[in-house]
Amino acid sequence: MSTSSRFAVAVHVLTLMAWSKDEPLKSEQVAESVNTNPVVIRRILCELAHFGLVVSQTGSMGGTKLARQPNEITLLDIHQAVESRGVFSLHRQPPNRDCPVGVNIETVLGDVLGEVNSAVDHVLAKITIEDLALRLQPCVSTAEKARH
Amino acid sequence: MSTSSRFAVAVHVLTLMAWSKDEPLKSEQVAESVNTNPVVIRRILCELAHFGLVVSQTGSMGGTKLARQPNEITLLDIHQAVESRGVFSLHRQPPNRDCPVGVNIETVLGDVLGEVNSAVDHVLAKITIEDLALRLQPCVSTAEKARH
DNA sequence: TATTCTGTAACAAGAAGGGTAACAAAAGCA
DNA sequence: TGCTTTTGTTACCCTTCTTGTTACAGAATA
Repeated sequence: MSTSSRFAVAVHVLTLMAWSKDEPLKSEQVAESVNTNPVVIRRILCELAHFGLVVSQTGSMGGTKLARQPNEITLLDIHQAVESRGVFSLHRQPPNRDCPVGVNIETVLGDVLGEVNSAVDHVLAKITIEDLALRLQPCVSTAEKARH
Repeated sequence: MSTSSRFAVAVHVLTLMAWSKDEPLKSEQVAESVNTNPVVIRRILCELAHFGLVVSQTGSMGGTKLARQPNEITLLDIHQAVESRGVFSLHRQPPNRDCPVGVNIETVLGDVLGEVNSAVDHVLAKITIEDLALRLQPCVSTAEKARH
């Protein structure tokens, strides 16, 4: 599996921003919700900004907010922004080129990887940040009720 | 992405065994094709054996061969045998439970992960070792021709 | 019994991710 | 202008995961 949690954190952050509407959030506030260090958040925010998913503002009263509407940001956008590599890796060392299997297995496996990645992308492309915010809503309502 | 190459190596190994029909292969021979150490191969072979995909035999004239026909071994079988975890990870540290987003994001993300993993499994389940061996065939034939 | 394998443990080396501190640059404010 | 706040970015350490390697017990065969 992906050993990194960047995708999960990025989705968390953007959902948070959809939640807070147009008010810019500081990396400090976001880090508190994600339970990590502000620099970790800024690193991810920076990648998201390069992909045009968020806009940041330095200085006091600064912070970061969504660059588009929540229904215009898909999980595929986010995945491409923060996880450069696909889902699987091939061989670390190239196989033996003198073996009929070894010399061609990478090509064949590459095709399989392509199919897998397409399937993943297809799922992620159908889900937007707005969807996640809506899925979150009932949970939050329940939590609110429980508090009373 | 998966930082490990176990899946790629496992597929390579099983394709090699499909290629060599019923003749048992030694970890030494396999390692040569994969271009790695025999112990690395034996480790993976051991996991595959536990899942009933291969059978091994100790002693001289020993080795490992497929436990089923190549068309009865899917990439999903292999993936489940050697990559215990799914495709994505969630947060490393649990998010802040005092935040309405933080307290529920893992549940929502877990659902998404489920959808993604299902899609991956569906692709892998449709491809067998026999398919890969057949896809390999034309490449090998071309290579043979080029040699003359 | 000697040989040839697998199964498995132990350990070193390397890579990747994440936490942390530090600092320049930008933006707002007195 | 000078101070404060916040982002953007770098550098470094620590932990975890994977792989390479050596070593050795146990099983199978001649």
